[in-house]
Amino acid sequence: MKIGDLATASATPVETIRYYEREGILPKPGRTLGNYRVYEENHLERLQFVRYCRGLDMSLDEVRVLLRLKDSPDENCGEVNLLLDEHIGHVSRRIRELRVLEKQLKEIRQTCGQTRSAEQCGILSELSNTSQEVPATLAKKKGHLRSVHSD
Amino acid sequence: MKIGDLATASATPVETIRYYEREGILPKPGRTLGNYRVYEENHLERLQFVRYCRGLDMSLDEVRVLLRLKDSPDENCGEVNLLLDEHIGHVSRRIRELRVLEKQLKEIRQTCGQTRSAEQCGILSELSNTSQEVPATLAKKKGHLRSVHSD
DNA sequence: GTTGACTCTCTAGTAGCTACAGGGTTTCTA
DNA sequence: TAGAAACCCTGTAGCTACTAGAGAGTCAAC
Repeated sequence: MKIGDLATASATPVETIRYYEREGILPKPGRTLGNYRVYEENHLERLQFVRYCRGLDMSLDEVRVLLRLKDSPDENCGEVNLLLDEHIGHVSRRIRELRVLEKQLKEIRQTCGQTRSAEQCGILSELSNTSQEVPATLAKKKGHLRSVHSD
Repeated sequence: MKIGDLATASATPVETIRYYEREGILPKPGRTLGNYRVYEENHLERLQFVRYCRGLDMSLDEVRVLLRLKDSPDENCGEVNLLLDEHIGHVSRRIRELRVLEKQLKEIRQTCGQTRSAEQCGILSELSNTSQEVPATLAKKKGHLRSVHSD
């Protein structure tokens, strides 16, 4: 299987596959005489695992841990449970943060229901209100989950 | 006011202030003879506006638009409304995505309630199940809102 | 034999900072 | 007044997880 075939089979861009190889997420495959990468079935399985985890918004570091655990069948899966619980915690916390954010934004939006000059715009003066605290989301350290905007 | 004072007053790291200047978010301030930046009150106000918007998870591009609108008092604030509505849309969509994600993760977590060998771990085999679709979040294009993980 | 699709490596760009390195300036204290 | 500490300067590289391109080589079909 060449890289293009693997890309199609896993719905992953070719560049991403090469990137995963550089990052040690995928093992280095064999090569043809012409220096093309040659993949086996197990590469596909591993890649699909990675893509599925990424689809669950896990970081590559988290995926690395899971791969390591998968590769060492003697270990117990307590660590897997732990990692998953933590990840669920991240997601739940982010949802709570975003709910607060949504509420704040809607309140701000309320302050201007019509089209006026920017000078009188309630929204801008609301946003300019320096007595306000910086919203909570900024106070947090950055994390690894994907951001809100999606287009 | 020197950069350190501005940093304290706005709870913003010094490097971030210089970064905003490079990005054209903050206007270039005056300089002392020793080449230190000198800020006035209006710099502080502008910076607080920026930080507040960033705290609302707006992108710097969105902030740039708002600043432009603030700077042109002749324009009406229809654009402000529009921008805010779109941003609220981003946030609401991300919340919906994350709720789906949370549900999926909890289902996966359910498949392993106890500590077993990794070979038998229901979670790993669940994640490895290649018949599964890549979760929806991966199908989306990336956006600008902060990711889920936060420590 | 040549066209086109595919692949290769290497590099740079994305967002929004953050963290140095290697200097200069100012301020405080002895 | 000397020296140290605290501040400031520019410039560059790093972070995540890719993505996009340049410039070149390989392979299959016609």
